[in-house]
Amino acid sequence: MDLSKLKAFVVVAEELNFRRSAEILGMTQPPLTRLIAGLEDDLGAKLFERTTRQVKLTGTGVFLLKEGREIIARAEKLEHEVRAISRIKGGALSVAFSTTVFLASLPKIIGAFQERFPKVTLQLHQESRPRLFAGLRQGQFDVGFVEGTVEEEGLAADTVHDEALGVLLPKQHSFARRKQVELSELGDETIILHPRRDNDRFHDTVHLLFRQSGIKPKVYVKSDWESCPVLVAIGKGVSLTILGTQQCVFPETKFVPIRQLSLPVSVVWNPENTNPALKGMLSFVAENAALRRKNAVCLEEGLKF
Amino acid sequence: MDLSKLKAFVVVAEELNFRRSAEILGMTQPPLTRLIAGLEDDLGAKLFERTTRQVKLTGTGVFLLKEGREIIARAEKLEHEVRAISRIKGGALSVAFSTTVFLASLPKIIGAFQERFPKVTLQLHQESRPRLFAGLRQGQFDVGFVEGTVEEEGLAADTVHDEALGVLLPKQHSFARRKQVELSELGDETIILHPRRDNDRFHDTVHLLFRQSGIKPKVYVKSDWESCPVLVAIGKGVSLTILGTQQCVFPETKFVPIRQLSLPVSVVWNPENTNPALKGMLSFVAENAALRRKNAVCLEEGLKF
DNA sequence: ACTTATTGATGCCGTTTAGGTATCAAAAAG
DNA sequence: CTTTTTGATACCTAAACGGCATCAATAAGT
Repeated sequence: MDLSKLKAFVVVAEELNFRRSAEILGMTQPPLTRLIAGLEDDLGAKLFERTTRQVKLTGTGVFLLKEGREIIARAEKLEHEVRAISRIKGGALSVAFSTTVFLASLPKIIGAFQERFPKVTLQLHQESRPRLFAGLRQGQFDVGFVEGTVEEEGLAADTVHDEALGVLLPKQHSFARRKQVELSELGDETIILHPRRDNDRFHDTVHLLFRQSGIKPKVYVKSDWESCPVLVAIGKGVSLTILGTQQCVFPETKFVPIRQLSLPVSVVWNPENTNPALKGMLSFVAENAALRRKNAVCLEEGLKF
Repeated sequence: MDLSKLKAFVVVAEELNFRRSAEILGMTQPPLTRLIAGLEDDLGAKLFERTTRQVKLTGTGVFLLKEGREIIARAEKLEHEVRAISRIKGGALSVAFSTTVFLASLPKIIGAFQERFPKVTLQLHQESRPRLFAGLRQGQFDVGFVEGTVEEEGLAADTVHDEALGVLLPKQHSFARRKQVELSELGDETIILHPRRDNDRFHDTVHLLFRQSGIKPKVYVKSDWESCPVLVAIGKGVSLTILGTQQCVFPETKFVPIRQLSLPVSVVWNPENTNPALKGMLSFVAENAALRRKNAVCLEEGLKF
């Protein structure tokens, strides 16, 4: 089906007069008559009941009018949006990350986005979960990335991808050559954990995991985020973490994913925000999300957090 | 913009290879290259970043891919539905009415529908409100019409039009020549009312109206629906009713609307019902609803019932 | 009852557009 | 350095689309 034909149909359906419709469409009556006849042929449906003196819609026509209007409106909206997005030269996008996502997924998301939208200036903010949501509501941020799923009043959200959850090990460790380990195998290990911050979803999740699996790891060495890999590197224990940038920093450490455990990462945005760069980011994220759905059973399935 | 071009774009965006895409589209590579170039020209946006050896999407392209897929899917769905609707020859639609709507609005709705969909066989059912909803849920009815607004779990609803609420008067009555009356003017009249049935929204509304306006009409002569106009005709009093078929039955009576009072009529249907005739009815009703929004402040605004 | 005006349908023609063939230039692979 | 693969270009043909003239049917005016 052809949108231009559909548009012509809508005009005729509204005017119920071929001559006037043709004038509105900037053409003459005969080709319009043939155009409508062609549309009816294509669809295999009579759209108008016409005598030489009056035109009226058939039931099928009534339906096509209603739906056709919507499709045309949507296509035109799309066209405008595409123009708007392409016109972005020095557009700006204010992006907020929760700490966990900031450390783990930032290069994946931002690097690929920059490649696609090289002219968009990105402002990156590392924020706690509640301040991130507040910033989105107030328009301070255009888009946010947080771990877990999001259901916040007034904000829209989607899952971007699932980050693999695993252990950071010293390279000499017996697990370091394995492709993956079971959570239950960590019972004998010394786990290095960072202190809990406000609204720290990752921290809560780790504790929940241990409680649910019945594992009581030997020692908790409280540390901060940045020094965890250092302590692992010097053999003080292993650290529960997310596959991310950390693993590359210390070549003395190795990341091994835990079987069937992953942490979803979500995009969050304010649906009232009209920044065209935001639309670009959202479609970009949607495209990638479709590609990544292949591995790892989502943590969400077993644990609602 | 042209849907066929958009379809071609989507294929290229998915394949990222002009030759293969052309094959999928059943054409050769050169026209496809020109077609995409033309689309980029139309939209004033670069959609692909291409070297002679590799094609990749630009940010704008990513956006257009996501949105374009949806529009194409919708257009194709529309095409199928139109074919389905037009294919209805001996299709059937089971329609249920509440008593009030049955008496007042049936010819308006059904008559016009029959004109549009002459080949659809209609089965009409007069049902109480709860049995009507139950029937819709069970698939016994395809569509229902009731007075008031509807918010029922599992059912979809829309307002069709607003029925004028008014008084049925003997022709000799002093109000009979007026264009409209105020509700407050009815304080001195003898009101003829029918007995209340189960879930009788109309009946409840009338009582609510009197209570809210502080009017206490002289006498309630209990009667049944059918004999109300008879009693009016012989001068026993006036009857509160809806502009409908009744007024035509007895030439001795006259209907006069009450200012700013009307009763909305809603369509209700089961969103899971796939009967193509239902889609026809819904678009038909939507078309008419758009036309009728002009008169009468809706009763709903003052009275939620 | 007859004429007139208006409406949608049809036949014919020219222009525009879309697709096909042949070929080119650039870049990766051997 | 040759071969292969890729998207771009030039040129041609055919179908589509729109315009003009005209017809047939019907409602309105006389």
